[in-house]
Amino acid sequence: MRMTRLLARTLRETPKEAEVVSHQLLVRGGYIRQVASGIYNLLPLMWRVVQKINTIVRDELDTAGCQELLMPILQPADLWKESGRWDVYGKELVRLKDRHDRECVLAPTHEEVITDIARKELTSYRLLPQNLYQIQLKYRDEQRPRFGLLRGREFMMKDAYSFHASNACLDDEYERMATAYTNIFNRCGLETVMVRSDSGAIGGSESHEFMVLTHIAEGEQESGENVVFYCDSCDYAANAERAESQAKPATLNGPEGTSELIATPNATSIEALHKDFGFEPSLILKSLVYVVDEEKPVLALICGHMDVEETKLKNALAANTIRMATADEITAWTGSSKGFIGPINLPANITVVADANTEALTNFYVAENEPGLHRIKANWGTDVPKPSTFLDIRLVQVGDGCPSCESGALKETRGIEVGNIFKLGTKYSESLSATYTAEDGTEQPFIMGCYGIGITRTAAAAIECFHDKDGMLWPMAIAPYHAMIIPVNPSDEAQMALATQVYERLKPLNIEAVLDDRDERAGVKFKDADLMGFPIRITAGKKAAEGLLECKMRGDTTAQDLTLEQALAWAQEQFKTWTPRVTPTPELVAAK
RNA sequence: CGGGAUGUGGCGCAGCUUGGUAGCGCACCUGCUUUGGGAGCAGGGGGUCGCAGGUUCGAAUCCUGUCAUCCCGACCA
Repeated sequence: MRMTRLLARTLRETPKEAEVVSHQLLVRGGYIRQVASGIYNLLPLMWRVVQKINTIVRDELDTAGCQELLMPILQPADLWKESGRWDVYGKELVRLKDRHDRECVLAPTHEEVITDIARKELTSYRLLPQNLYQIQLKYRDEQRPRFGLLRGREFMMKDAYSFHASNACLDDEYERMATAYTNIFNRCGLETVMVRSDSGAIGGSESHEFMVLTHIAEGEQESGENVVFYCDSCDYAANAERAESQAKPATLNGPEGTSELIATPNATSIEALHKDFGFEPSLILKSLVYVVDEEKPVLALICGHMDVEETKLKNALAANTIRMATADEITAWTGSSKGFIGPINLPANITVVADANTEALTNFYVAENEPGLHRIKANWGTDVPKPSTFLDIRLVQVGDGCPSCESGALKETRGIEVGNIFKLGTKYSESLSATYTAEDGTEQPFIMGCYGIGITRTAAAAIECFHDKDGMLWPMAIAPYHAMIIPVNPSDEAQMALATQVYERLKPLNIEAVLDDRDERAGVKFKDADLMGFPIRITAGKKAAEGLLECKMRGDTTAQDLTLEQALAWAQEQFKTWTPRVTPTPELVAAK
């Protein structure tokens, strides 16, 4: 490709709406343009990146025994009503009507349609297992699209679905897909970690996310949306929404004595109780009021020095939605006021959920459920009704003990979720009555798994990992082109001839190059080359007359002078072995 | 959905307080000079100032409404 023909206009200034590095560089480098909030044109360079990722995905999945197909984006509402998700999916689901007033959706995911395929086609156990995938656009009407390609309303996704006759078979497939995913991301030049995750609204028993860990330079926008906790000595890693841990040792047993009430006016926070009255935070039983599914009040109890992880609480309650109650709701339900609510003399309609760590508390502090009053030296059973169950609802903290090994401590990092795998079980096969005839002649629901990869997000994540102040540094495998050939002065015959020669000779070597044949000054070409971020740069300049080319990799500070033949050999070697180096290797990856 | 901000040639911005013929830098086109890290000079094209009402002799500017975009939060297979 010649630069004069390439549709990729670079911008010197960053459009003001772009906040994260990947978004800024993709726009500046002429890879994408915004059409509407969360919706982008993928210009030729970006499309090449997407196709390269897709090729790797296809190769690995086909090797793993999956089959590619294509399902419709526009789907009838009937299927979604049948699965029940028409009612529970919410506003994120794009709904529309056709000319006959029939309700339709733009698919955010394809469980309904794939399950419909399975129930019609996979009639016998002899046809199982099956793993089907597609790569196409998904639509999710995000309340707040942001971060460019990292969270759009329309995005490219690979989604795969597997069907099995037994859980053991699903378990095997799950492992096979985990391996395939690791291979895919590695081939894309990305280090990922597989973390345990919350299954969320999709349901199912087990799920993992593949996270690209982001380490952000000073002053840059934090782009990893997920907080990941990982063990510093074993391979445990989990999304904060679901991470478990052994809490750091803390004082849980107060001095013995007789329980009594003391006045704590205006002390509505743990900090205030600690500062003004000397209460040890870990000895305070913190009470938080939540509203579950917009109707039911729930009191969550946790040690004062810990925080509630709301996703864990939501799952513990089998709730669809959960939020903190407002001050007015708290007053109406408890008769107390915010800051003084407690598990004492509570109305019977309020469910109490206590964190597991609170069970060991003795002689603790607790609000009396009366404004301005706290009880000290309280104990379960005698002063405070003991909850029937204690559950893990706390957000783990850095430094907590690893739940998986004896010696490790948890650390925290940010990650971009580029893939996930779920064991769905029979959730969809049951709601959609999708069964096959088993060996014994009975009808059985399919046991299912589903597996996603955000293609466009993966591309953006690569930039978040690999960039410097001048632009992108694409990993070789997903770079839109492998090389930029720069004749410094295109009107100099020797330079142009040599540059064209390299360009032509690279083609049969499968090294894809762009020849910057523009009549621009050298500075402009170098700046654009750095911005666009192709790995190999070969310059035909002053020494072209002697037959020498200046060769360097993106990110290198110095170039080496090579003859045409040497340059071709050098390029082939780099093509095989080079990887971008910019951000410090994440600790976790280094530890593994 | 709550809070905050911004809409002026392709991109970045000024002008608005105090209404009076729409400006700057970059990009684009032409010519000349230049040619190793975003050149210089000269000339040129392109904007009904997000949209709709209103006030006014006159609105980018004041008022009302509306739409869009972005940020923080909530939300999120």
